[in-house]
Amino acid sequence: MSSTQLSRKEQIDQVATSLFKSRGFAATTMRDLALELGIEAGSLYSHIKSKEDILQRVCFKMADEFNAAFDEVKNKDVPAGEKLRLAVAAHVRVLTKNPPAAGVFLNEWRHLSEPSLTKFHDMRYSYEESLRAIVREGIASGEFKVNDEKFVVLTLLSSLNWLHMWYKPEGKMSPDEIAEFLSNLLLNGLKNF
Amino acid sequence: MSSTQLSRKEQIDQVATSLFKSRGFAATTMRDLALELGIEAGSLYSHIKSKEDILQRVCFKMADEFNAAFDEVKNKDVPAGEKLRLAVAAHVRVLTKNPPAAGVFLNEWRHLSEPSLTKFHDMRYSYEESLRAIVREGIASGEFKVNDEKFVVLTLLSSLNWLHMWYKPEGKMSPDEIAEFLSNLLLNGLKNF
DNA sequence: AAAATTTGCTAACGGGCGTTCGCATTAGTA
DNA sequence: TACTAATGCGAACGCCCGTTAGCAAATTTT
Repeated sequence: MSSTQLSRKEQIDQVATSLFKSRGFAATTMRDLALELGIEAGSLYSHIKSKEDILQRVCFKMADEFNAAFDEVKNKDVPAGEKLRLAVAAHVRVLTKNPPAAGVFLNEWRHLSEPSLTKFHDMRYSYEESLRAIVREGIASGEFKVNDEKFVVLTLLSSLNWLHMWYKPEGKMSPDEIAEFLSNLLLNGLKNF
Repeated sequence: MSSTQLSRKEQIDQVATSLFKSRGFAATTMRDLALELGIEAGSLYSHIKSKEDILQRVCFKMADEFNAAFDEVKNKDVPAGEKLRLAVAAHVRVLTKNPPAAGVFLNEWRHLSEPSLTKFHDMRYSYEESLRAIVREGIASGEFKVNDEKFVVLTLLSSLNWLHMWYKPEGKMSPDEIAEFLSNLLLNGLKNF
């Protein structure tokens, strides 16, 4: 039994999220969604404004969670390597807390229409820029031996953002253990792990 | 001017690939595709069997290229670290040779229907398994300090497979330089890069 | 008990979809 | 020149899509 019961609207968002993730936004029909909820397609519109309305809510809610988690790390006064560890852990925690929503956030955002799409792009850019700032810090202090922070952040996010594809809550590694593994791999590499 | 001219069918595949990548398979209509080619939608069917027909051709052609590139590396008698470098380079070369096709291969394959879908899954699994074998080798010889080859390969492929999202042929890094950068990052890490 | 809100149904709308069909036109080949 | 293949048109098909409208229960609030 769930501790807090969801409103019908929240139920719709949740079921839609899971369908959007597994079939994709464009390939999910309102009739599919209604069927999953045991109601008729028309009935959905007592609760939501449109199909894209759902997508917007999911995408921006996830964006908020990523930002909130990162804000707690941002201004800590620790070496870059340690800060990167904390950022990775925060990111992984958000990703694993709700894998379907993470999947939609990462793969279906392009079906947003303007002006949501531009807003989404901007939020994403500023998140990535914050990560680049950490890497730049580490390069400046000599802690990181690399010289291209853009490439590093791209690679970092790439490995993190595939997580939702295979992560299972019942698996043997906890989100924090996963974060530690990924941080070690990125910072020390296979040979010095 | 292109050295070899494409048949109409190959033209269709190429334009479709680029649309599938940028808008997604489901969100690309046959009328969009026809418009891009300057013909009517119905005319497409003088050359192709169906919409999914195109997707199948693109996906399996890419799969073949990945396998062919990897086969040249597979049985080389070199240390695991070196073999992994070669495998990464081969993978990156295929990814960057045709980024739109790579994008379709990586993100749109789920729109394949049976039995193609199962066949695709199987090919992908065996490719990943070959990579895991290399990592296992490195662990056994003590060259790699890590202990979970599944996780390593997942992370490796994750970072490689995001490449097509931002790689531009006219960018300042060549495919081989990119491969070298990624190999160094994976093998030595940020701190020992 | 009355009023208001939430939830849902059925039926239908306008439109877009992948695809087919019959027929023309062009280009290559013998 | 005649045959054949490649290429394309335009109209139409049956179907499915997101969404709307009007109405009826049920549930919650006052």
